Amino acid sequence: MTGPERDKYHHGDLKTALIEASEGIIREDGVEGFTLRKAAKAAGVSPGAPSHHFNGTRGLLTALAIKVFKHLEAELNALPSSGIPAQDLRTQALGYVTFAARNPGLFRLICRVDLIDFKDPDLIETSFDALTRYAHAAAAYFGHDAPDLHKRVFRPHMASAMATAHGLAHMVIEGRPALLLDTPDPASTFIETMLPSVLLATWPD
Amino acid sequence: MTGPERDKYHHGDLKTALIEASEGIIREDGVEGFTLRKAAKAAGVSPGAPSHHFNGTRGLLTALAIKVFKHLEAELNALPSSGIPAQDLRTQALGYVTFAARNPGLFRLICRVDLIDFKDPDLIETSFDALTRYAHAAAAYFGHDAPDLHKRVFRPHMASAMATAHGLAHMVIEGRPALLLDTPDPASTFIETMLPSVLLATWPD
DNA sequence: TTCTCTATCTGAACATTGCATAGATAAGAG
DNA sequence: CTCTTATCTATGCAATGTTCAGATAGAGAA
Repeated sequence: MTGPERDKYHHGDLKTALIEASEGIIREDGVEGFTLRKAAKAAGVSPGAPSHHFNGTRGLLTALAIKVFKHLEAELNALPSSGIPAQDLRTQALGYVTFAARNPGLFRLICRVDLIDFKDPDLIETSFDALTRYAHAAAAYFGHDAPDLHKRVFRPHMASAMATAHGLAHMVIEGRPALLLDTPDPASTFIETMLPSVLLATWPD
Repeated sequence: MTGPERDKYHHGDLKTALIEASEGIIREDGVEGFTLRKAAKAAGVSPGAPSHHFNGTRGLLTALAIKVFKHLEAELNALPSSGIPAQDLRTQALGYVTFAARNPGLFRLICRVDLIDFKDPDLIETSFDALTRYAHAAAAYFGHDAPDLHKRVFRPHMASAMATAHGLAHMVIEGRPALLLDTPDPASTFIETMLPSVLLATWPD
């Protein structure tokens, strides 16, 4: 993260190196601490180099956002399925909020419409993929057909279910728990002790 | 918004002029289009002038955020109360999301923890005040005592109710409806035609 | 009025940022 | 070995937030 680290003139795989460097910076300093020049320096490269691989800062961050959505998808897909719809939906919601709480900078990034290009087909595709499992859990709970986000299938119940988790995630990364809880690590406290009962209240058996 | 507009050397009330100028800029160009220099120029004043009235850009935006929260409070308080808890809660939620959709830039501002100072006591107070009516509606629907946000009274049901609207608001200003709807003005379509059924699904009678 | 004090504002710095461009470098094909 | 092309450097430019010495004028005291 500090010094340059390179022997050859050509980097080899600067593209992914820049994405990883950006991820590290955002993890440490948040989105607001990210600059293109920092990423270039972290990859051991001159300030102008990134332009040859990405369409400006927005292009780099969009590529990173795609990686983050894939990460989110993997985490949600890895969650256990109990067969009990209410519990599965709660599990997905809890996983979603947990992901946001554990990766606040990166979660903020994928919500920053001004920083990434949400017209990018790959980004749209990946963001839909990331929520497929969640959407299916919601459909199962509410007794609907399995939705296909790509075909813009839209159901009120589903929107409600997604919005609740999305709102909770935002509340967490916006620091609302710190305004309501007096514990040392409000976000963790909120997720571990209060969020389950919130979700239980939201989607009871 | 364009040129300087001043005859006297001293402005008279630069502080509020800067806040109003900032509001105008953000309404037009969004938070990402805001710069301190633009605000100064819009108020017809030199780039260094704002520093004499606010603690940097963050101070100015924090002051504006307080104004926005008061605006939100007024709108939510102005909504009719039917006496039917479910309907009142839906009314509040709809009002909340509508405010976000009508003032996307300003709503984004009050969620940008990196831009405003959420340790400012006035901001905290005002943000709590803005949601009092909403919280009471949620309490009535779920059969709880009237909550006092200032005393950090926290109930799972309430958090769920707030999160849903907050999440929907974020989804709207993040442009998710545009990904799901094919109408000319997706945000309006979403709010006017789909949101009511979403809320009906969320909090039925 | 006149003088003084103080709040207010100016104007010119400075460091940092994203970005564009011209040129250097080296990897790979023939 | 030579040429082509992708890759990277170096430099410069405009814009931004912030600071600071100095200019300005309003307000109160004499």
